[in-house]
Amino acid sequence: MSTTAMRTTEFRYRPNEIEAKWRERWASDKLYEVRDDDPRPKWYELPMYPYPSGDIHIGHWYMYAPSDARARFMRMKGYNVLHPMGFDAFGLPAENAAIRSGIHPLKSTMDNIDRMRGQLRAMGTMYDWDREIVTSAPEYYRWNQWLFLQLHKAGLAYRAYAPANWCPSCNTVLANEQVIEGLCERCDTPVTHRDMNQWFFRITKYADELLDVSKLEWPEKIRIMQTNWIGRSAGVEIEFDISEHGLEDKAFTTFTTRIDTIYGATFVVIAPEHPLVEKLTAPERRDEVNAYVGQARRQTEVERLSTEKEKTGVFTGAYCVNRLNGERVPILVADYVLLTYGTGVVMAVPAHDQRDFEFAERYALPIKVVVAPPEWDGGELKEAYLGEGTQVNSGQFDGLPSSEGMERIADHVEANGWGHRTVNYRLRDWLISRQRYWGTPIPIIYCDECGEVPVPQEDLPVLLPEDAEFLPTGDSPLALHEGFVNVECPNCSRPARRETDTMDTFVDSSWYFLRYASPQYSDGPFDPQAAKQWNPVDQYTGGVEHAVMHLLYARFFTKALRDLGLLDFDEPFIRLFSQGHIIAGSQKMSKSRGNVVAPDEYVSKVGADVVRCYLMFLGPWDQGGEWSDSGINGMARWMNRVWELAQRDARALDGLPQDTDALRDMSRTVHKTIRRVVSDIERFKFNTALAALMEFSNTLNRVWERKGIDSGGWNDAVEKMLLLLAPMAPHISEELWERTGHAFSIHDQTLPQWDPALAADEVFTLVVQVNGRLRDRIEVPVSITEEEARNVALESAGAQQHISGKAVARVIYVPGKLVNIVAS
RNA sequence: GCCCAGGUGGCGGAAUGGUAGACGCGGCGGACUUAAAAUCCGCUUCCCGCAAGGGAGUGGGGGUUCAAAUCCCUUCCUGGGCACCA
Repeated sequence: MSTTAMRTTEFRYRPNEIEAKWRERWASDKLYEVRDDDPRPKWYELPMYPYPSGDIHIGHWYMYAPSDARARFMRMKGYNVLHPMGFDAFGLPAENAAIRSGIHPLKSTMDNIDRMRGQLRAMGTMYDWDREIVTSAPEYYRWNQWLFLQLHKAGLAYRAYAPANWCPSCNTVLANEQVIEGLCERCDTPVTHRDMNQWFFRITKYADELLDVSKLEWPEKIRIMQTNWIGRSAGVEIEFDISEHGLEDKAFTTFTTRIDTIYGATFVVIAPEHPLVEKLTAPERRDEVNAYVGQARRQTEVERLSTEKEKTGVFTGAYCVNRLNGERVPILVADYVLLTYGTGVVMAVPAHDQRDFEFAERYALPIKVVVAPPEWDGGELKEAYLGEGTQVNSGQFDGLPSSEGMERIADHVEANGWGHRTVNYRLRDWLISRQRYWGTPIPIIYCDECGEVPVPQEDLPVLLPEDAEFLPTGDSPLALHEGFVNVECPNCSRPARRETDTMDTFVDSSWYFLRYASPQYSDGPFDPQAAKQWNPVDQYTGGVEHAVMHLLYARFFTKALRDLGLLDFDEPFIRLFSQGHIIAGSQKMSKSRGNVVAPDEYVSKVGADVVRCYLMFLGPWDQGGEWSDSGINGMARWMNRVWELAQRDARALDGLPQDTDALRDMSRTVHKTIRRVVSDIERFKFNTALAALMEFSNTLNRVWERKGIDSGGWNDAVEKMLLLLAPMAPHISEELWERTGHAFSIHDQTLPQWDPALAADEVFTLVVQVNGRLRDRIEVPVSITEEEARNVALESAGAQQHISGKAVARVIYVPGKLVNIVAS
């Protein structure tokens, strides 16, 4: 603990005692039990579940305290709120820790969960623990396997031999989404490639539907990130003639978004990994091509990306024919063309593509302008011209605007059967195989006779053996476990072998929100009725780091399950709030970085309510910020003032002369505060909601000094303050609720309403400006007319001082705000 | 390189065309105390001024407007995302 602040506040109450007391009461009374038959309208408020890494740290508090406050707020608005918690329990960290420590992932994970469950309770959260889910439990992951089989049956899960991203440190393949700038997202090791048999989910089938983010009330930033990740581009697939090479395939398909430039294609580039490279390469070019391809394949993703400046390639010795103009152009291999995008073959138009331009310059290939820039003098280009223009050197299309040329050439290509319009996506199918131990076994059996056989549903779950060796070898640890691998074929009963890869843990989190509705259901992944009752999630909260992994996968699952007839809605998360992170030393807190701040010491000193509120008060939740405890004492001080304020004996006010102005002022403040706090929490502005409550308590203090009100008015104001505070500080508000003579529980109350008429001001400060500069302020009634306001302003001392001797040219009047006198 | 978010007192931040700096931290002064802590009260953007008051001020420059932290252009800086996608 770094500060002097922590030792200063002396508590007037014992936070730990009252907090523990109420948490026990809430639990024993099952206050937060969520019932499906509750008649109130449902509200599903879901925070992303945590990975059980060890201990709950201050970053977890920052994530879960505001979402708990929101859930409590919705409950007090009259909803039947589902606010569940669970653990994303499979995954690499536990396995890696096990390799180092020898402690089995099952044990470390369950120990961590036990500890974290207690710590999450200690925050004063309203989770219904009867609905907890743990994804590493067979009761959960058997449904991963079941869902996998449904997707498999529907053709949405398939196995393919393909180059995969390989992390040499984690010894497993990675999905595209898990490769960050060529590095493994988990350990920052440069990613290499391996050709392997891998299981994929056909997410690309839903690319277009996933692109439709119009129904989502999500931050624009996340919607843009998903849109860019999917990366739709419309263009034309067109064949180039390679019949001169006597191959069976007479055609050679390229993809372009610029069919208007096809007459400028002066060469064609093929990706080094492309299977046709081998067949096309001329004998005399073989050595050079093989050397180039070998070098390209050995490169890590990072090295390949870093070649951005220098584009390299080699000539294959082969040629193809551009069917539009009959031109014979050379075919080159270059690693700036990716096998994984489009067809892996590109028609190069150096005049109108900067990459092709640079490549052409380097290898002295011809550059032919076919879309003339406006006012082009016919001279050489210094860089590729990417804009629109007029078709030139384009045969029958010369003279057309290129935008029209684009359509007419595409029509021409389609009419001749050379190609067709199509759409390409940057999105790749989701690679879900992992060569690791601590995950869901993929329920497939390989039989020499029957081939790929799904494990029959009645044999699920395929249990993860607890006695496997999990040292990393590059093969799945399960492959070494004879008892697991060797199995009878479910079809023909001959000896067969199990699939030994496990699933990406993002499979678990792609449907966990469905399981919370019926966490103990044993006839399927979820009870269809319950799932329908609670879903979709009304409000999801979590960090931006999941913008293109979890959030995209979960949307895909929802759509796929809908098409399988298991769900009847299209989107899993209607509203998403993307919170910021508490960082320490400008890095996100995590156990692996060793920069975690433990909340325990703070909690033991100032209590959970103060820590919750302090984190919410730091700033806007979506902004996050560097951890500092410098202000936590201020929150503790305020909580103590609330404690004292709420318990004053208001009878001291009775019998004194009453002041109608004071009463009205207080009632107005009460109603304004309710309005502010409610609208702030609705908009996730917990910081200003707390500021409004602080102002309110300051006002109450002044009212107390001023007297003039009776105990009824005072007690009413205190009651409303406690109700507004309850979502954010659940313990102290419960205790004070009881101490002010109310029946258990404050968390079963509804939020106070505000009356706009009572919140309305009677007077306001009329601002007097001269030439836009503040010169006076005058208290005036809200009923003031425009003429009166103008006169009051013109006659004010502040204005007079600055307009004397000048001519008043204009007077601007803004009702309820100001008068601006324009004078010169 | 492209896209997004942001830049406001000593600090966290408030204000989304109309009183810049709410609320809190820190600091200063005072009350209480033998003293300290805690607590309570007051002050606290900067500059000039004893004061009244005046001037400057929301990264920099320019613009629109009676009026700009807020809108527009431009530029710098910070954070995040994407990046040979044909």
